[in-house]
Amino acid sequence: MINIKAKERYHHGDLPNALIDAALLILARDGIEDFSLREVAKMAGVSHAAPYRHFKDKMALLEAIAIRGYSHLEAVCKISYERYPHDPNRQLFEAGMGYLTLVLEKPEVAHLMFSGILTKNHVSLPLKQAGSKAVKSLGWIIENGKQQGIYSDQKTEKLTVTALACVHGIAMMLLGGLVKKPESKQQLKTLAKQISETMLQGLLKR
Amino acid sequence: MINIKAKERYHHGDLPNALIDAALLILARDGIEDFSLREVAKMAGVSHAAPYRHFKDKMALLEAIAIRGYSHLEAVCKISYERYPHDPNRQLFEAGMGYLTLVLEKPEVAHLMFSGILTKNHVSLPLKQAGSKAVKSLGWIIENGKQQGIYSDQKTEKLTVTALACVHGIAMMLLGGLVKKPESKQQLKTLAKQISETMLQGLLKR
DNA sequence: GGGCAAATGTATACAGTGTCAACTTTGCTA
DNA sequence: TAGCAAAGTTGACACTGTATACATTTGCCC
Repeated sequence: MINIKAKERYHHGDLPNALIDAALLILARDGIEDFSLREVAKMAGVSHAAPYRHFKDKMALLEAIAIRGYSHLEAVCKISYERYPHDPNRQLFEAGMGYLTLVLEKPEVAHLMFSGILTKNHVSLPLKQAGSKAVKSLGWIIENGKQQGIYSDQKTEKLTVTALACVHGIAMMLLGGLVKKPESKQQLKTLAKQISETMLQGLLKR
Repeated sequence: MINIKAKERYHHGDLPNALIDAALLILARDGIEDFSLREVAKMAGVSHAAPYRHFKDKMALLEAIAIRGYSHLEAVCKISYERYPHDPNRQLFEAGMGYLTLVLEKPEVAHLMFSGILTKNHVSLPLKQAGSKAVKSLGWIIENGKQQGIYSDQKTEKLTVTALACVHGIAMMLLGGLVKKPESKQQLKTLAKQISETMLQGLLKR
């Protein structure tokens, strides 16, 4: 836990991180629509123009937050991959749960990552890379499942995209209010189990 | 095609629709982040406060646009349902294509509909209803497929949510730049075919 | 038709925003 | 220790959403 406000001194000490932490608080409270750089600066105990010493503009600060989000997702996949090496279904399920948990606990961060706001004009390289790494780490899980003879022989990339689309879709529907948000970890688990079962089995009769 | 600017008279004639049309143009050009009510008013040839006679605030105008979007999706489902009454897979595919086409052709409208910006604080009833109707019309397709003995015996709602999640997920990934946008109708069709095949078959080996 | 209220559009004002340029303070290094 | 780059401040600008008071037009009732 960083001390956001570190006054008494002219120089803050670690303003970039303090700004990110303050931004996270404000995003959670107000949502992205009312997010203002000036208020971030105020919360960090610093003048309204100080952030420009560390971030090119408002979007650059938001981008830094999104990148952290992608790194988190990548880590989630890797951890579940290593934890259940002989159970691809479990790997997939846990990765999906991590995904959904992020969206439910930090909806504004998820919104930032996935809405396209940040990629509208130009896609920054670091952001792109962070995203790709997260997707790749999901690909490993699918590939592993194929090698263990559990998953279909279709191309890995094809399976990955579909699986990702599925969990991403649910996540976005939660975010957009198209699906009622689970009120407990248990409810979330039930929802995730339903989705993953249908995803594994397919819509067609077997 | 409505005549957006209808000057020469003090009263505009059909300002609400003119504002919506102007808003669509500006959204397409600038994206939602730089969307300003004042510019909408200017494009409609009207003073910057005039929109407040017809919309409670900026969000209400955006909401009207989102509602139109949901109605469009509902229509897409219904049309494809009626066009291929004996081919649920085709119904599903065409509905999905319509969905993806909307997202690709009017990304900002899709963003408005699905980002959660509009539902963040309070969900307006008309918006909620428009969304529900669209989802229900997809449910009919699945239900029809079950009755024809093609789709799995799992609960309709469960299948619907998963199918919707899948196409919605792809749509949002396109929107967010996580998947490269198809450059032609043909490429889009190929992508959609891949997804739907995997979705129908499931990840598991058969 | 004349008059009047409601609907619609305008003008003005205010607080808050992102961003820039010119300034000041600080800490490091030659 | 002198001086210079980094980090923070102040003030300004154009622009935003929105509220209020005012003006014009329209439709309706007598």
